[in-house]
Amino acid sequence: MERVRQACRSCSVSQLCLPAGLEASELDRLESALEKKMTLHRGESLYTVGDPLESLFAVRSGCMKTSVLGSDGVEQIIGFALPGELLGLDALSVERHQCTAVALDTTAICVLPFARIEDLAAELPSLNRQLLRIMGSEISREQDLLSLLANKRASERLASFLDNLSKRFSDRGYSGRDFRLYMSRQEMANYLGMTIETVSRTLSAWQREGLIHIESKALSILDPEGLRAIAGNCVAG
Amino acid sequence: MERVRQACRSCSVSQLCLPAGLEASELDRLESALEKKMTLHRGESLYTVGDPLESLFAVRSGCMKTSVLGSDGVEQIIGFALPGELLGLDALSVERHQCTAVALDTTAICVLPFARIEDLAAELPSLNRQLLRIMGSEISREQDLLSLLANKRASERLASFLDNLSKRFSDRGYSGRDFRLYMSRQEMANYLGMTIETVSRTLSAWQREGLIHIESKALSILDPEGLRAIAGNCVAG
DNA sequence: CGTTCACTTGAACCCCCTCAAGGATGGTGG
DNA sequence: CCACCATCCTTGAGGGGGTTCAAGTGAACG
Repeated sequence: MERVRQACRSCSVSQLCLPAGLEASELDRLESALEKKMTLHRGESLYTVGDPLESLFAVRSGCMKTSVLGSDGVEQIIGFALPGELLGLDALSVERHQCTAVALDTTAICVLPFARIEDLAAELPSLNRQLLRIMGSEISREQDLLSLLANKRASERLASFLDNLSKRFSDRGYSGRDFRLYMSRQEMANYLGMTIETVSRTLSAWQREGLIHIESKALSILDPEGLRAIAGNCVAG
Repeated sequence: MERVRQACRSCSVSQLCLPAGLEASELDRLESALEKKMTLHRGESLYTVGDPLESLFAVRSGCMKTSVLGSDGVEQIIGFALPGELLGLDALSVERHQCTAVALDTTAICVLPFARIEDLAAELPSLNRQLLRIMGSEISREQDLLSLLANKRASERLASFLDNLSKRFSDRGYSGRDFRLYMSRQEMANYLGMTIETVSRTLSAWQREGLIHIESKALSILDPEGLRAIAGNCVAG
């Protein structure tokens, strides 16, 4: 961990993150509240179910997964966070984290001490508004995912997922056609409510049909329109 | 619609709602921001996808359902709101409602003009904190529901749902053993990602086994422990 | 070069959906 | 008050999408 200065204004995803919509003077103050950054390696966890809420976190680079533990101890993956996305919002309800966040790759994280964010948000309406906006979009995102899980077939879910990842990568300046899937087949399957075998079979079929090319975790989308057609024009996931 | 005074402090569910944790003087100010209340009848909608965000809403009595529309136009029910619960939070992201809220019964609603809530929250830290807390628990709630949909069998989902309703009714001072299901079988099925036939068959089976008694929408839980055992001790839903 | 772990592929089964018909309920108008 | 109709719910039979079980392949790493 190290202190950072000018962290946000030099960050390529700041417009997707908490600073979006803040003016320069406001940004100064946000940056001074932002205490430190940290780096996680694959498999390391940022927080775990039950940890007290101390900070919110922003992904700066890399990829995280968040998951809840069912009563039976079965993991359910809730989301994959790419750069610019905020983590830890579920802890605002009971001041304890309700899920676990684990790095899928070497991942840089900005630590936002909640007490300072809260104080600052009381002074800066646009920051508070942005915090509410991010929480609102997290609620929307989960609603779309619910819709996906409840009434789509396995292939539609998987196609929606890949299409959604594609869109998010291109929003971040990466290629939306060729990208790396940070997660394992098992993690995709878990997230989408299916088994690893079904994921594998479906991907293999699409590869035979020329929709995609996939080798290990490297994905190329050869026919984005075809994929979207399978997804039923549903970009959730 | 009519102006209300002392709305919150005379409300039996205020401790489950936005006023929770506020002091008397703060409550005064919240009540003055709270403009009016309104009554909806079965089938009437409070807001629809795409409506601009003007207000948040609190359920005072009755029951509402919220749903999103998939790209294919299929409705997906996201939740059922009982008294004390806030509606409209998903609109904070893009200032437009992302879902539709419809009354399942005659329902009294408190209207909270968002601009005034936002201004007031900037002055009252505890109100802002409570707003964040409610949004956080909405995120948690949806996460639990995701876990339910992704890796539970139909009967586990239905049992979790009834158990969850039971808990919420008893939190509100009603019986957790005998209560009215405001929603139709179709709406339960949609919410839980199953078909109406499966819901009906499962309820019939439980009735034969003596777990429940159900007649139309009137439910009696005869064996709460048995139901929880089927749910796998999972109270989400 | 052997071990491990992730992934792929095949075969059989089953839970739940689909399709279909019948029964109950509640509101409406004569 | 009853007939009528629309809607909701129940029950049955059959089929299919996806899971489960099982074996094999491939790549990474010591």
